Amino acid sequence: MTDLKTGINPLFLRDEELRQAIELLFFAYRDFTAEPDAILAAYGFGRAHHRVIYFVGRHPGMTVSDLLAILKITKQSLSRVLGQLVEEGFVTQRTGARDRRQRLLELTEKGLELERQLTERQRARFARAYREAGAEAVEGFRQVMLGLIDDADRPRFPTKNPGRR
Amino acid sequence: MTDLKTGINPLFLRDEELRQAIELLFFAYRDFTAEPDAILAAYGFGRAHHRVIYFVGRHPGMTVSDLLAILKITKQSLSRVLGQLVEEGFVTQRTGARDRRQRLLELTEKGLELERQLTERQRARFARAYREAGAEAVEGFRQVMLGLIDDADRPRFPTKNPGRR
DNA sequence: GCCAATATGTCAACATGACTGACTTAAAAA
DNA sequence: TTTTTAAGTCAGTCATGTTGACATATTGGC
Repeated sequence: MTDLKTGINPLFLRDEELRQAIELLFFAYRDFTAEPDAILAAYGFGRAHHRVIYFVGRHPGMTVSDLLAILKITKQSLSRVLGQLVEEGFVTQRTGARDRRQRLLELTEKGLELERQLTERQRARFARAYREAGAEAVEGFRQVMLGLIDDADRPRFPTKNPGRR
Repeated sequence: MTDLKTGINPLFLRDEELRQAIELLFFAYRDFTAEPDAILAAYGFGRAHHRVIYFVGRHPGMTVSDLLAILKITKQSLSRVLGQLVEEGFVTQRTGARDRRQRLLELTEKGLELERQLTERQRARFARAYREAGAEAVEGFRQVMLGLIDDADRPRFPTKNPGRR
């Protein structure tokens, strides 16, 4: 049970390591979202609006279904924030060409501006963390994070080195 | 601006890389919290209760102030969930010995049991991700995550290799 | 062309978890 | 003795999620 040489229980080490992992995720997420939250508050928006703005900015012309699949919330929940964003001129909806039932989402110029403002802070935070950690650490980070994500959404992240190792 | 050999704009690559980082964090957090949420619902609890149970389990005898500093919520917000947890016998409060104004928090046997049940799922998720990614990737993950966290809370994570490099 | 399935939207009621602001109590520290 | 600190409380509000029921327009299968 206990390593005779070091006097340290390897099972305890594993538990400590995994708890630290859990906490790293908690603290990182907490601090990562705090900055945008402050900006959003000035617009009378919240984190939910940020997510919509981010993903619509990332995938212009995406459908409501696409967005729901990413956010994993009900359409009633999405409806409120999306409605506000359309109402206030940050997002536009246009009818799909192939499938006229679909509403294709896009950011307006105003929406793009807010998206840039919000994402810029988060990009800067990652840029700093990446730079300080180095390229090798970044690759490790990506692998571990990908391992945390449910299989269904992993294909969203193309492998960097297809023929790695 | 554009690399003549590859025809790829390095600024675009950087933007793409940083956006993927943002999304890795979003999807990982989303999926990481989904499992415990389902368990908590059976107890009539939510994510807020989980956080309290987790950190009290992690730091038995911690004060209310300590907990507030970690969660970064108001004491009124904490009050409700903590009150419920005490009421229903998952957490106990005892008066501090040195400072009798403090309420030292601890999990009851019942609380410990729930904590184990919740944390077990999250530990398993990280254990799998860590195992699949390998030791080197884990160290990279730790470095990047630490870089995302505000300076104030980094000392919570002791350096693994004090004399690294 | 009819009909079922799909994409989207809407109304209503409710739960959770956060907030601000004002105030109280008990104990420690100055 | 007075001030500060740790904790708690009451009241009201807001943001964001839920379920359930239903409506509309359009597509796709037979």
